[in-house]
Amino acid sequence: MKIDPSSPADLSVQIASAIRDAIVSGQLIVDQRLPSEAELCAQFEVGRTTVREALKRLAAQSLIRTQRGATGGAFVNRISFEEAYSQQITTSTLLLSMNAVSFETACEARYALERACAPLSAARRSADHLATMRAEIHRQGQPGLTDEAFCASDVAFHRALVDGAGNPVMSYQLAGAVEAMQPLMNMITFTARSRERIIALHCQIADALDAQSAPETEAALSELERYTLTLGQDVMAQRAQTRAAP
Amino acid sequence: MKIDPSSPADLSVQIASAIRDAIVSGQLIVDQRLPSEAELCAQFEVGRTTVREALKRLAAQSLIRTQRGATGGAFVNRISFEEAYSQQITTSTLLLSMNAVSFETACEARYALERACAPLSAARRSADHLATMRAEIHRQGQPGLTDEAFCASDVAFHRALVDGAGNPVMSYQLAGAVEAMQPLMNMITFTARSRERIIALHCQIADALDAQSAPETEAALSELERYTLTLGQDVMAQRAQTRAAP
DNA sequence: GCCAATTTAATGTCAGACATTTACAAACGG
DNA sequence: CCGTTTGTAAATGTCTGACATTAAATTGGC
Repeated sequence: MKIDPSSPADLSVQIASAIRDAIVSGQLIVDQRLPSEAELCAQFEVGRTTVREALKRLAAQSLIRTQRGATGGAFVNRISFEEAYSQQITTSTLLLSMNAVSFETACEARYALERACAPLSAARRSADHLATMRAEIHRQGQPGLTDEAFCASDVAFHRALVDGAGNPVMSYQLAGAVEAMQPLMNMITFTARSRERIIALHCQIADALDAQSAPETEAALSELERYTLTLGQDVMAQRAQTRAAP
Repeated sequence: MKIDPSSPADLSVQIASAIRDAIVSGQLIVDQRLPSEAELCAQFEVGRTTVREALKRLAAQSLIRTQRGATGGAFVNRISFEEAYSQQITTSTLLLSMNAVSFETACEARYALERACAPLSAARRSADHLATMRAEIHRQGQPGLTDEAFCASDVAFHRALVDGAGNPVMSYQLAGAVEAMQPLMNMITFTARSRERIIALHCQIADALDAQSAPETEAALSELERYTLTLGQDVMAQRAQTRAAP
């Protein structure tokens, strides 16, 4: 692991890259302890500040964890699905909100991926998953539920659907797609009527999964996609109007 | 934005969280300049080291970028699809390699998601996408191609398929799924015979997309999944044998 | 008015000190 | 002999002050 002090790039970035490469390539394995900060200073011939900033960069990506105390230090972290989830969700959310991704595009991607889970979920969903979905459907029917709470429940419902596929890799991939849509969905004001429609479709999905019918699940998801899309487009149209004639 | 100096969590972590929340919630908008390090020190009542480590954490997640010089500082970064790609790929790759995800699980997730692109890609793929796929197929047929190069070309082929859907959000989501599989695929030794089979299936996929036939594309993908799975399982079986009787 | 030198404001790096945490071992007391 | 306490060492976390480097803005000369 070497760095180039004459490179225009910051030293701490170079050091972080060097260590990251070592981890990704398998030279450093899970739970292995990195050299102490002092040793890294000597190895790279830089000050402690620089080494520390490099380590913080890696810690921010959950590539390492640090422990204080006598036997402490920096250790290669076994990145958990949970950590990967939350990282992906922040990234996806910001990506969508900062890049003027249209509601249509996000919606299409989300439901296309979700439909991919349908056959697996229909085959494998447990009673637990179904129960979660039914519970969320019930919550969505409660009067006085705020739009935000409705959206949150919606996300929980769809995550149960995805988790029903019993494939952690898919759950991880879909977490971003589903949750990143939430801010966009939160812009929608749900009328009693539209909630009713969504709940009915959720019921259809739950029933289809209960009956282990992949085609019916996919059909209901497609219908939900269409409906969500019209809701989103209405909001956008209204916004355009308000902005055009204030 | 406030922090709690009596909290057990590191100050730099708390500060990073506070700023991250401000960005995600939209209090800080894209390209907005954060206060200078000195100002942040005063605001949070901590030393400059602490503030800097917090900023490095955020920079590692591409949430901010920094510029040196007189009008420099830290700016809220518009996270690009490219940055999001590469982050997701490292995370996904490590997630798979560190958590003993089975070849089957990863393969299933990947092809399920890829099939989700099929209908969109069949409808929208451009001539460019088709040309890329044909070119990669041709490359895969070259004699003397290393296994790694074959895998890399395979990834390029599948990315063209995904990009053909014309949905950047899907491309972003799938980048992780497809590329993270590569290290697993690299463990496979491709015989001339298995390459031939894969190339034939790639041709089938390209032809189906050319004909804009979603069902045929999906069928070919499913067939490819089955075949990839058997290849992977053979490797695993051989490894188990070698380990059992050295 | 334009070009070059200077100033200035910011981040990047360094060195040294002290604070805090934690494991481990030694001393102590029953 | 065992358990508790105390001390010690090694590591990370934080602070301070200094200097280096960068790049924009300003100033000065022509």
